[in-house]
Amino acid sequence: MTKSFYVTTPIFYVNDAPHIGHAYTEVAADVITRWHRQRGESSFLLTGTDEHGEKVLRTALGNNSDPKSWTDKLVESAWLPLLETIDIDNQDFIRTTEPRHKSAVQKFLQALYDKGFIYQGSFKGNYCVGCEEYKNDSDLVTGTGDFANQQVCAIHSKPVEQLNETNYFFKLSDFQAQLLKHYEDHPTFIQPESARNEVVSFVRSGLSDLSISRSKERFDWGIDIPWDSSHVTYVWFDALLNYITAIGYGTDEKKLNSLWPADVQVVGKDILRFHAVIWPAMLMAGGLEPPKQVFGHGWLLVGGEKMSKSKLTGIAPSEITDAFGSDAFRYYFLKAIGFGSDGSFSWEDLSARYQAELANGFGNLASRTIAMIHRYFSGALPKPGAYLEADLVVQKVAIEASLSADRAMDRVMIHEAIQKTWTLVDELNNYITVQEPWVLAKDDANRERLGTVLYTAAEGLRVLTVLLAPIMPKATGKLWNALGASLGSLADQRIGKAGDWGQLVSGSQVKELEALFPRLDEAK
RNA sequence: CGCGGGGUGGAGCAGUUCGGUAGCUCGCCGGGCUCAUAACCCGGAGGUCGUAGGUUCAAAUCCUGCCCCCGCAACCA
Repeated sequence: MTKSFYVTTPIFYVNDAPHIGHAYTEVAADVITRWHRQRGESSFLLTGTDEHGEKVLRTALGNNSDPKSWTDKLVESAWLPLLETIDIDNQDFIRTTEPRHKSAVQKFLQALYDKGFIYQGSFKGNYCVGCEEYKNDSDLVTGTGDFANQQVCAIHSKPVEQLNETNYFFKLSDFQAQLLKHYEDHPTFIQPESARNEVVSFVRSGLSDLSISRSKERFDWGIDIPWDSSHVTYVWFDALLNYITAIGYGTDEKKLNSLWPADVQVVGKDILRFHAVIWPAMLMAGGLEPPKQVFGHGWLLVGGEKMSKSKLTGIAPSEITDAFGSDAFRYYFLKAIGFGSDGSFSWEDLSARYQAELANGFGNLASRTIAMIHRYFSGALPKPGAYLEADLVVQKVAIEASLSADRAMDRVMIHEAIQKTWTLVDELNNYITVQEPWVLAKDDANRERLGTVLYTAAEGLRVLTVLLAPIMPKATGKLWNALGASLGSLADQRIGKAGDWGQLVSGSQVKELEALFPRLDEAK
């Protein structure tokens, strides 16, 4: 079996409310996956939910529910609908509460335990009774009043207790040298470069072992440690394993080998360390290869700050898709923000780009081209005559756009791929204006030339449709239906061949096309 | 000296590796066109490239100091 191109997203922590940051990650991973499929490769996108841990348990109980019913409800009402909202074409969806995950996690743990990578130790920490959790030093502040000169919990303003708990530890520190060597041998393992630098310097500064279990005396919503049922697995250790438990680790070796190692694991930069340090170390310990690449993308900033629920800057993806549609959502976030960099979101910018780039640029180009084929040729795609210099320029731009977009996607530079593709949108609008088909149409002597111009414009649109299909599946589907259905399905069009000129069949009927991106009269 | 990212025309960004007339998108102003979703095309105005100094024939780009913003520091995409 040949290996598929395997892309993963982080799994959603069920307790969160879906916001555009989650959606951004999903969309990016989805576009990468679809792009590879459009190339003709087999590709596989995994996403899912992370459902264990103390916070989930507490929220469930606080809502007079039990954790299982609670997470079922959240998955059904919030997370699966999110995927619909933004048009994600995932091949699987894993929940960490599923039996296939739990049993595989236990197999993995047992394997590491048997190999001596897990040992029992004691965990010391500052425990806040009010919060029912251990605090980092950074969560503590100097107290006032009765607790002056003591370190207190920033939330409850009460002193924390020094507690010792017996835990199991993963020998993360054993892997420092191996990790550094891996980073060195695989320069693109962590992308972008800035993220890589940060991780490398972090690992150089030294790693400590990782506590991977929690005593059931505190809470029991998690996966049992296989050799000691008085402990449950630390949520991150459990969650990271989803990337292999979903694809057959421990049960279906053949499927595992057909997908692992993952080609791109898309993560937000906030959880990069888990994925670029702990995760590959876990895999090394388990005798598996690390993923080929971990890509840490940036954050969406609202008003210059990281979005957050507490500051009310979290925006529900459906707010955007209700007004602009899923295609616009996908296009906007991937085009406006360099993939890997932080980016500012604003309704003004979104509106402006929708109007200028999608409605006026691409949508209107499709509209004017197809309208003229109808008006001057009754909808039958004309036959091109001899190509002139200007026509050849369009062909050259088309082939260059498709090649450079593909190269950009190889480097996971999604914004660059879209930008390269857009050179063809601009070229075609320019071409039509300069060629003035409406002037040619006034004189029958120019009939052949008119046909050549419109055929060239239609072919350009065909190339755009294929290149933009992974980004905007809905709009390109409509356009393909109007323009290229005689060539078979859009899914069968290959990016590598998109730039080959002259595929549309002269004489085939071009269908009417509704506005792909209707103008919004009331800008939000 | 904890680590990292960033400060470029009104907004958002590229350019900094290997110094050589400051570029892109949007917005604004003027003109052209009328096929099209009042869309499209062309031209123009607008920047002491955070700051102080240094190297150089030449610095946004190299060197040094300083200021400011943001993030990370082991359960926020």
